[in-house]
Amino acid sequence: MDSQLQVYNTLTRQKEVFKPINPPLVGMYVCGPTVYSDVHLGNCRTFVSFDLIYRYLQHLGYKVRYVRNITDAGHLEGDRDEGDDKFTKKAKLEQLEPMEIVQKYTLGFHEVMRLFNTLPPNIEPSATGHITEQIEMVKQIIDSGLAYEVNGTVYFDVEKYSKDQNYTILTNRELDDLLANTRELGGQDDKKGRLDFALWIKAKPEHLMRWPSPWGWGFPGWHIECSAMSKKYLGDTFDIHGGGLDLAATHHTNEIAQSQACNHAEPAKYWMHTNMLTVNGTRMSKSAGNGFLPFELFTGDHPLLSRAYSPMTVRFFMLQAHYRSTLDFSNEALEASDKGFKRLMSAVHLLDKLPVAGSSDYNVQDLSKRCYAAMNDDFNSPVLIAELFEAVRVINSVYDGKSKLNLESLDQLRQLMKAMVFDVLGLQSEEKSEGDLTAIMDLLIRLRNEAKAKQDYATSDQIRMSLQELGIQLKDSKSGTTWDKI
RNA sequence: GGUCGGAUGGCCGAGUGGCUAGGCAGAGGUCUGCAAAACCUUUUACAGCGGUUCGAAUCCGCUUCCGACCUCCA
Repeated sequence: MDSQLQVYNTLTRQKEVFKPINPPLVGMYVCGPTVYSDVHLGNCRTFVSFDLIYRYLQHLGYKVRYVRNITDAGHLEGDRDEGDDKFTKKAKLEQLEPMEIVQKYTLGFHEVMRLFNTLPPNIEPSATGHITEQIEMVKQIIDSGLAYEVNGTVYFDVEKYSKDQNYTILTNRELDDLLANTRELGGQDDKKGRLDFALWIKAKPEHLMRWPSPWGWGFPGWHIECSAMSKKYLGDTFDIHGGGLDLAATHHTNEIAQSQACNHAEPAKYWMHTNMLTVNGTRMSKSAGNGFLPFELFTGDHPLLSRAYSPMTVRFFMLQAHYRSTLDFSNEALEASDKGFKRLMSAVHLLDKLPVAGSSDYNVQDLSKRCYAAMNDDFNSPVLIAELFEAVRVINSVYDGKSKLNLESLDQLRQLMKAMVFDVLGLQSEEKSEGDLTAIMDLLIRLRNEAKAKQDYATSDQIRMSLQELGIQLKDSKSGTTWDKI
């Protein structure tokens, strides 16, 4: 591998050579889901993207501590610092305890992540499990003079912070523009500045999820959990902080301010943001009502889908676009990914059946370099996949006897394909256990060949057609007959 | 309204100042008993208008259209 890993840093708006603070250790924090309803496919894309990043960093030999939180407290409905949090509201709707909601959707989230074959993070802290740390952080921010309490609610003083620090460092906007364009907030708001945001929020007596604090009973504000938990598990300054692009302007901007106010240090060296999944060009979101739920995809039970698509097809579909590009979702696009994914996996399976030649007419070393160059260029999975399809063509050619590979090249190719397809892209074969089937298929293929030899095409075609109906496709070639599930 | 980012062939999507990713779909061929699969060949492109340049789809400007953020959101 010649090239160095480059990552796009939202802070500097350019690609930078990746240099961890304490190599080979890498600390990575990714903002996880708010577990008050089912994750939709847009959420999943972010976590699949960071799974790719996590996997590739590990593949390069980095020892990564990957922290992804579960938000189970504190997010408010609407734009006011009052009212129920999402969990309480949802709990009333479903007549459940708030923590029942949390449990239900956390389990659902984990199941979906498992189906997408994402590696679990090393630490998955929850907001409710770190109330003490959040209170401690709020205290320190107050001590630094950058937060103030009004009536049991603590606010961050953005304008005061902006005197010494660049509040809009992530999005590069002018503070004056923000001040001029921030929407007028309604009614009972005690904060001094329009941009000030709540660190701790006073809870009404009937509020179910609330904790004691130096400022009375309340619950943590919108952004403090990530600052507190990333500090606890990764330190004041760590390597990568990631999340969806929609979090940059508000959530991450405020996180940086909180961490700076508390620790007097940049929380993260590299800020990485994944782009949105769109449907017909519009962002997929719950509020827009155009969200796809993973299970709707896996069952095909959705008006825009013609059939079910497997988790690996969807993962492959996501990886065929760069993580910083929007990706437009459609039945047609999924159909294309489904076929491409199957073609790729068929070739991977064929790797073990290739004949060895005395010489090679394909340079695996070059291919390998191009694969790593693609991934080193800010995790460019679509280019990597394009290179892998070149390998697919070579594999099929060799199997057809039209190209040849010697033992060394073949070994290199096997290792490369296995590493890229399974370890880096995180794809997995979806064929169910078929150890039993192999013997039966061998028998059927032999019977068919015997019938063909006798020119009994009625019988041979019947075998082929019947298997087709059972979802098994026979593939004839000069080297014999193989089969695949369709 | 403010800020930012897009516009690539039938669809999804990379990329680059000159050597025109990739997948799917379409066309032709090889193979096959016929197919399928596979392989080979191949048709549709870089929103529009100017400018810079020997050369631009790639850089600059303008226009049109679209999106994201500015409010919880991956």
